[in-house]
Amino acid sequence: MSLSGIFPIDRWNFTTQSILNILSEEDYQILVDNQSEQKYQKGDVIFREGSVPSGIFLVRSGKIKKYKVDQIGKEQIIYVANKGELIGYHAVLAEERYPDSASALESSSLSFIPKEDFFEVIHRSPSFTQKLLKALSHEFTVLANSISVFAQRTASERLAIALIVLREKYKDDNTAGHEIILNISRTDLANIAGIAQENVIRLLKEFKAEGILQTEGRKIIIKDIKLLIKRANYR
Amino acid sequence: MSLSGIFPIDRWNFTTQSILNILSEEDYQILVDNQSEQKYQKGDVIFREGSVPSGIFLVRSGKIKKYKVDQIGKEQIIYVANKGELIGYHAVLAEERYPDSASALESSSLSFIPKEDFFEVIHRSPSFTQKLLKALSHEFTVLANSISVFAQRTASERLAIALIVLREKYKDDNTAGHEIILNISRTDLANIAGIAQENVIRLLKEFKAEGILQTEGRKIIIKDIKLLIKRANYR
DNA sequence: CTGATAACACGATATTTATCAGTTTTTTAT
DNA sequence: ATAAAAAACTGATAAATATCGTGTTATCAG
Repeated sequence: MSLSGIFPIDRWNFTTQSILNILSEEDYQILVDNQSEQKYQKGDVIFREGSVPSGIFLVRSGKIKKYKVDQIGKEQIIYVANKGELIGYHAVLAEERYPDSASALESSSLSFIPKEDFFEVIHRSPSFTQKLLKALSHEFTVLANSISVFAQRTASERLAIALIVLREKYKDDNTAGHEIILNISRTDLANIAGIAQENVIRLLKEFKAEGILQTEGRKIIIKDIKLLIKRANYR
Repeated sequence: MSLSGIFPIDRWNFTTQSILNILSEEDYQILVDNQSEQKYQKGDVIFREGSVPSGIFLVRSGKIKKYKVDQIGKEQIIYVANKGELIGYHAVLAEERYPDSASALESSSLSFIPKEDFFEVIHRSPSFTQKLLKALSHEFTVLANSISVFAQRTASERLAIALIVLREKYKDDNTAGHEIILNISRTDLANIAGIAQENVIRLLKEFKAEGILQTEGRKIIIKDIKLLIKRANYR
């Protein structure tokens, strides 16, 4: 089920396109082929806020969280990158240090692309640059959406929205069966929705009672997406 | 006083560059010269969320707020654009409808740039495109900062941060005297910080008692930026 | 398989923040 | 200059959410 069929599309833009979709054959070879792949275990850090980027990363498999940690050690997850997405390229393009950290949400595999290779494609291929500009602009509107969500929505709405977005990201992971299963810790969920972990548990219980989802240990199975959407909209 | 001298720079990136700084002589002429200027009174709407963009706007003078309105009419200000900044170009580049609305925060003057002219410069000038890519990437990190602020900071921290950012934006407005005066309504402040308007008033009173600022009617005069910064950092 | 460790869960309480229902002051328009 | 409207301000109350303490269950390494 496509979300855009249910929602006014501009209000509910929370997903970005895979970078692989905007690469030409030739650019693909330079950027993606011949790049070594590296495995990361759950929790392994890919880069740390404040360090100087030497290249960008392509997510081959798994899921990567981008997050910031505040003074008292609280973590805020800004984005969850999925298979096919690039991470760390904003900092490279802006010629700045990493504004956030990245680590593996689950076992993942990444390709490292040296920034020289990235810039080579940008300089050589105006069409790639323009597609990148478009993708970046879209990502921008996605992020702007998130701000109004965090600033104005209640805890339960934020959690509901987080679950809706994650559902899209976990869609392709479940080879067996037709149900979408989110395999994510309560703590990570709390850090995505920006609420206390205990509150996540209480709200999940509510959602469960309403028939929206089921839980099996840490696994969350979304049973009724329409109800979940109603919960996200609710006021 | 530069903020980056006080803060770890990556944590406190809340301002973006004027687009005029990244334009070559030639590009400037196409984009900016010969464009008609239009006046907007305080509150006048420049474009509305969901409508189709036919071009972009350059802020010649004044201040423009970009905002989203939710189901119950609550407004969230996402960004305040100052003299020299472009607005509406993300939507044009992404080939999407406007994800937010824009209206004048005070009497302002804007130039309209048809999207054809904008695209012409992009196609003609790879250097402009690359500068745009860089600017956009930077804006992205700015926005990512905002998310962690909204998700994790208390009301008083958010207000303090809003005041720090606004102070930078109102810096050049006060021709007379050396103090920086914010001429902004409590309601707009509330909609920037994402808190209730009554709370803004109460918190301003606190800040006043601490010697951080003074008020004169609607005007807010920042007296002690270091204390204000401490308030933003405080925990 | 099993002990250790981390994650999950839950209730009570404290804290923060929003809402409501006003009054006073400031700003705006005539 | 003055009336009308809008914005600023105040206190009381209600609602939402975080924190704390503690028990339980799941997960993982050896």
